Amino acid sequence: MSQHRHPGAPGRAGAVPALPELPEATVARLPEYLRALHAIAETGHETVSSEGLANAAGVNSAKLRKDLSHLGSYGTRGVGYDVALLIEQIESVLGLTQCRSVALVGVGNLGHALAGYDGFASRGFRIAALLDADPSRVGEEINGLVVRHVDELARVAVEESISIGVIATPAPAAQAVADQLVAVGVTSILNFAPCVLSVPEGVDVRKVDLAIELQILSFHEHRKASLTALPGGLAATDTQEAIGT
Amino acid sequence: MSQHRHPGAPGRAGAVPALPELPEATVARLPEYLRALHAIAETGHETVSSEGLANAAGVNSAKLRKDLSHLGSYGTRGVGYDVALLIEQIESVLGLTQCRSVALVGVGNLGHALAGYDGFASRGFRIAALLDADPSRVGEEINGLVVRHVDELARVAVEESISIGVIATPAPAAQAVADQLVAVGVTSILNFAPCVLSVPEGVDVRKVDLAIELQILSFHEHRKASLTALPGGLAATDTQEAIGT
DNA sequence: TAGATTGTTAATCGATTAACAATC
DNA sequence: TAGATTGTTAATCGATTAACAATC
Repeated sequence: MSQHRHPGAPGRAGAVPALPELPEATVARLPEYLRALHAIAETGHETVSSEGLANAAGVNSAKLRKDLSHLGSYGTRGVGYDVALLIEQIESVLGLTQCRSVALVGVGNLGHALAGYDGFASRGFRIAALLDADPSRVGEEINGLVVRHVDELARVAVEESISIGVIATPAPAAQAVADQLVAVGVTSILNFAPCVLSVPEGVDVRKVDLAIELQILSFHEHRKASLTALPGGLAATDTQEAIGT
Repeated sequence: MSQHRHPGAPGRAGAVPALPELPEATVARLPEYLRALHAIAETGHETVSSEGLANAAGVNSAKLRKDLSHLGSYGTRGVGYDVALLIEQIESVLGLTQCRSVALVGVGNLGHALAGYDGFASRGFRIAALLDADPSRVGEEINGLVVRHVDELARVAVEESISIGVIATPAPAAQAVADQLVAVGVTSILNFAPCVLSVPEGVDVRKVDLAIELQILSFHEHRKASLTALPGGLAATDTQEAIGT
C-alpha cells in the first residue's frame, strides 16, 4: 500500500533533470539486493550474474534484471554485474552515501532492543538520540546514549540533524509523537506502534506491526490445516513471502 | 512477494468444499481491520460504515468493501457492518479462534524484546517457548519463561504444540534454526534475521528486516531532498505506506 | 418514501514473468 | 565464432479504484 504520486517533473518543460522513476516494488527490493551483494562481495567474487544475485536475494532473475534495468545499465552481457559497482549504484539511489541519523522515541521493551540493534549501524544508520516521555526513564544510559525527554525533540533534531524518526511507544502515545516529529521537520517515520498515524502530505510513514505478521502466518497455517483435513489431502502449497512489498 | 498457488480444489469434482479464495493483499490487510474494529468496539459503537472503518484502518472505503466482500456479505446496506459480527468473521478466517503457540529462537537483544512484547498475547498468540543455542543463556528466566537449549526443540514443539516459529538469531545461525523448525514440523516462520531462508514447499516464511525499512525511508528522504533542490521547487509528494502488502 | 450505504462491476493501473534479440 | 548473459519487449496477472445498482 502506498500512495505515491511523482509527477515526472513540474513546470519548466525541458529544463528539469527528471529523477529516475522507480516503481515502489523495486525500491522495496533494492535493500535486499544490497544485502545480498555485500554477502557476495565478502566471498571475494567480483562479478555476479542475475541468476546468482537473484538466488541470494530470494527472487527470480527476470524480476531482478527488470529491477536493475530501472537504475540504468550496469551489467555486461555475457558476464554479469560488477559487484562493487552495483553496490555503489544502489547505495547512491537509496541515499545511503551519507550516514543518516535516527531519533528513537520510546525506550520501553522494544525501544531498548532497537537502540542496541547493530544491524542499523552496519547498514548506514546511526541512532543519534533516544527520547521518552516518562521522566523516570530520562537520564538512563543505553548503549552509550543518554535518554532525553521527548520535549527536547526540537533541540535534538537540529543538533543531530535527524533524518528519520522511529516510534516505539505504546499505541496511545504514537500520534502525539508523530505530530511532534513532523513539527520539528522530520519527514520520514518508522512506526512500531500498532495504530494508524495521520501525517501531512510529504511525510512518509512505514509501519511494522509484529502481531500483524503473526496473524498473516496464522491465516496460512489455518488454511493449511483445513486443506490437509480435506478428503483430497495435501494440495500443493507455498513457499516464501517477504514483507514490505 | 508471494508465490502462493492455491488450486481451488484438487481431485473429486464437486465433492470438495472449496476454501474461500482470498487475495494475498486482502489477507495482509485483515489484521489491520481487526485492530481497528477492536478499537471501535471499545468506544461502544455497535455498527460501523465502510467509510468509518476504512478511516480507522488507513485505507479507502472502496478497498475495504472489496476486501470484505471476499469474506461474504456481513454488512447491511444503508446501515453498515455489525462490529462484533465482523470481528468474529475476520478472526475465524485468520484462524485466531484458537490461541496459537509460538516458539521464539534467539534471546539476544531483539529476542528479549519480543519475549516481553505484550502485543502478542493480546492478539491471539502465546509465546510458549524460548530457545537459544548459547549454553550460557539457557536457564535464564524471561517474563516467566525459562530459556531452553535449541536442541530441545523437538520435545518442546510437541509439548507446547507449537504453531509458529520466530527466528531472532544472528543471520549466520538463521538457516540452521529454520531447518530445525521445519524438521520438527513447524510450517510457519517469522524471520527477523537479515537473510533469505530456504525452506521446502508448504512452509510459509515472512520476513521482517528493520534495516530494510529504514533504507526504504532513506530512498524517499533522498528523493524529497533532491526535489526541493530542483528549480521547480517542492513537487507534490506522498503520504502513508504500510508494510507487508 | 427518501437517504444511506453496501456489494459488485468494469476500467485502470502497476507488477510479474517468460522469452528473446542484442551483445559481450 | 560459440556460449553466456544482459536489457527489453509484450503478454499476463493481480490489485486498486470509481461509480452505481441493489437494497436496507
